Amino acid sequence: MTDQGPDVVPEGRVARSRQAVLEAASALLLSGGLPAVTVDAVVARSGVAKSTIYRHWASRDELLCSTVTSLLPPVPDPPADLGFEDSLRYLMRAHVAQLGSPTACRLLPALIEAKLHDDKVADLEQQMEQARLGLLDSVLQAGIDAGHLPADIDREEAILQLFGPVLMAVLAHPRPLDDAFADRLVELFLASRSAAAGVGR
Amino acid sequence: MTDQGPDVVPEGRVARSRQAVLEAASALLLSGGLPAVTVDAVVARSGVAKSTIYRHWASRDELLCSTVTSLLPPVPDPPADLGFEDSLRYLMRAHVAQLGSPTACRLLPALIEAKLHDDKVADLEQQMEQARLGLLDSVLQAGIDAGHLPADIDREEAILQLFGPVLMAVLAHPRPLDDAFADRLVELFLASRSAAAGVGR
DNA sequence: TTGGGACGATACGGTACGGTATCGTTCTGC
DNA sequence: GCAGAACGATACCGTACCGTATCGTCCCAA
Repeated sequence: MTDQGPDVVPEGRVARSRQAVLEAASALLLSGGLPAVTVDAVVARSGVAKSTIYRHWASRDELLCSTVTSLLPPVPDPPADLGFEDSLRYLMRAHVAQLGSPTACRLLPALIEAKLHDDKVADLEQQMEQARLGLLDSVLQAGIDAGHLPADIDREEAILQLFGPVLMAVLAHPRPLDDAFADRLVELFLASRSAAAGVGR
Repeated sequence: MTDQGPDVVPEGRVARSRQAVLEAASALLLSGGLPAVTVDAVVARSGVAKSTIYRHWASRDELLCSTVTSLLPPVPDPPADLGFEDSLRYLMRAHVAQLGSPTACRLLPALIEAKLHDDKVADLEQQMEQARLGLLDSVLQAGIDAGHLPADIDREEAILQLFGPVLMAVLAHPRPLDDAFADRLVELFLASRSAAAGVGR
């Protein structure tokens, strides 16, 4: 150990071992999925004794929840001074960057699978999803209020239209995810919606 | 031989027990995910003895592969006499109907998660995905050839644009998936692409 | 009717895992 | 420097699981 790290070791032993355990569990989770995060494997990888782990977490499930939570990156708010289209581009770029990251790319499938059969994970995932989708939803609402989108638009469907391709690209069809991809999706979205509004749908 | 069966019991004991095992394994897989398909659970649910199961499959993994394969519905080809837009609608409706089914809704997450860490599942899923995507791809190519789509279109991205929202709706955002949903996605796609072609992109 | 293949029941071995308990050691706050 | 908390190492229990082995039974066709 001797984690003489210069900055990221805030408190004493408790925080250090907790950090070591979380790092090991995260690595196991990302490389082997949920079933790979066994207590013995965390012990072997982290160097922290099993008794210590069970002094910090009551069960393996709680350790898993802590691990997942520690892996969720914060969602950046778009700057307030941006217009509608620029806010949309900003949000989509941030979204693409996060979901395209190796972490999210491996974490998402495990979460989606687990939330079907585990209520704790379901709550956790629900909370995280709401944070992301709520941001986009408010931007869309602002676009409607400002007249950039038809008032009768289905915001939920618009969210599917925007985020769906990103999700599919991450899950099923590995391809480079960059800002240009996000921008193209925004363009296609705006084109489809303006055309639909003009023609009369 | 001896087709005395009324309808769905083709052959003798071998086929019957095989069928019973596959049905039990499917039910377990759909209700509890991959980890729920244990050999003992299949034994308890199907009434088939463990020794019989291992006479039909060499290992639990092979049983799992058989189960997944038996759950994959065949992909219907669109009628050849349809035009481009109608073929697209037909395909999207079929796709939405399949992915919206309770079976696919529960099978997909398990497959997506497993294919990250299991090569056999990855091959299986790849094969299934190619069957679906290939159909759409050929329809898109036909649309390009017939002049309904710009020639410089990125077909892979178009597939993401069309199927992505469906996948997200199934995985992350449960909502009713009907023909109208599929039709709206086609409309939005066509609107975005024609507008992009007209404006010059 | 009869023989052989398929089946059911059960027991067993080996392994992996979650969680508990014990005890000696080391760090940390006072 | 000292008491007590935190830690490491290890052994242990119960369970669940995969896969094998054995043996008696039943079905099915010749």
